[in-house]
Amino acid sequence: MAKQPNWLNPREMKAWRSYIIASRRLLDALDFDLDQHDLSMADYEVLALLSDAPERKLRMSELAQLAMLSKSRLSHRIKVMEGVGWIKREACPNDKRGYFAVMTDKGFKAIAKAAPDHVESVRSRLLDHLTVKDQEDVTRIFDRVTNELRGQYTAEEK
Amino acid sequence: MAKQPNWLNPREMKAWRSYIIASRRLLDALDFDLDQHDLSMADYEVLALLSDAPERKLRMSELAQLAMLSKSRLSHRIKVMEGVGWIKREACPNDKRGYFAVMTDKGFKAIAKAAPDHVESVRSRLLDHLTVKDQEDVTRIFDRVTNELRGQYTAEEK
DNA sequence: CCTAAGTAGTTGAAAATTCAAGTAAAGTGG
DNA sequence: CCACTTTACTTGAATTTTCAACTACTTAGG
Repeated sequence: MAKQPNWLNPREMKAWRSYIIASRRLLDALDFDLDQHDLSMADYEVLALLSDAPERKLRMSELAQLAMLSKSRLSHRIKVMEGVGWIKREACPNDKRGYFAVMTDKGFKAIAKAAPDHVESVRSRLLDHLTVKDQEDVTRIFDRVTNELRGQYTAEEK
Repeated sequence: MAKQPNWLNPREMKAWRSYIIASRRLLDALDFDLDQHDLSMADYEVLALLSDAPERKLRMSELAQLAMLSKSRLSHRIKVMEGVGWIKREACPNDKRGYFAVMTDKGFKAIAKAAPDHVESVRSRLLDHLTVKDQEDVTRIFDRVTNELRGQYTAEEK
């Protein structure tokens, strides 16, 4: 990849370290907060996506894409959420290979209960410390990062 | 936590989503790149910390703190890195409870080989898309987030 | 139709991570 | 010195995630 290493200068290094350290801590804190509701960030995201979907159901593949999880991981995860009673599977009538993940009422209640705390957690851990301008900068910067990433090759295709 | 949910407004929502999505993809991409060298981000960090430490050795607890890993996780991980021959353990003479993780030459070669590519990866996936001003903003914003987090309670303390 | 190739999803085993103890050595207060 | 608490780690089991098949259906071409 690199011929002669182009090491980071102090400014770059600081930006990178600040970002990565804050992100690790932030994610840990958010997960820690969600734990009250027996949810991980990933599970929360899955439920959140379903609760916004029409009929509260989504094809497994679409859900995997949206939640940025591998198919395998989603499959395993859905199995346990099914065990807990938050989700049911439903065969897809059109495509016999396909399945829907359908959120149950119990699942809806679970996320409805967790959501206010989670939002508050995102606020107190992150958003409260950003000015309006900061928020706009973050949006601009990270949207660009995502867009650039989209072109490049990454794991689990796409 | 919250009495009446204070949902995110569109600006907040955009900032949060942009950040979280870019971060997920970014970390995936970086891990994907490091995979060439049979390293994960966490393992890279452990080796990087050791290579900067005096005598290339660090107490297990200190390493765990610096790498932001639980003691248990580090312990398990060091065991496999020891198997690969990158690291050795060394008893601490002062404190008989303690151990040092010591990087071997082989370990040093492994990270020396990976480092240029990793830096290039951080550049091409992230830093290249930030202006100098963006870098400074990122540093300022995320340092603040980390500082605020420090006060609050998080998992595996400290 | 028939075949080849791609898509949707699951599965079981392996690897990684977390979780709850457990061991041994320090430190602390009396 | 003696309990008692804390610290430094490790360990094994449980849970989660990854990895590499594998099944079954769909699609595209000829």
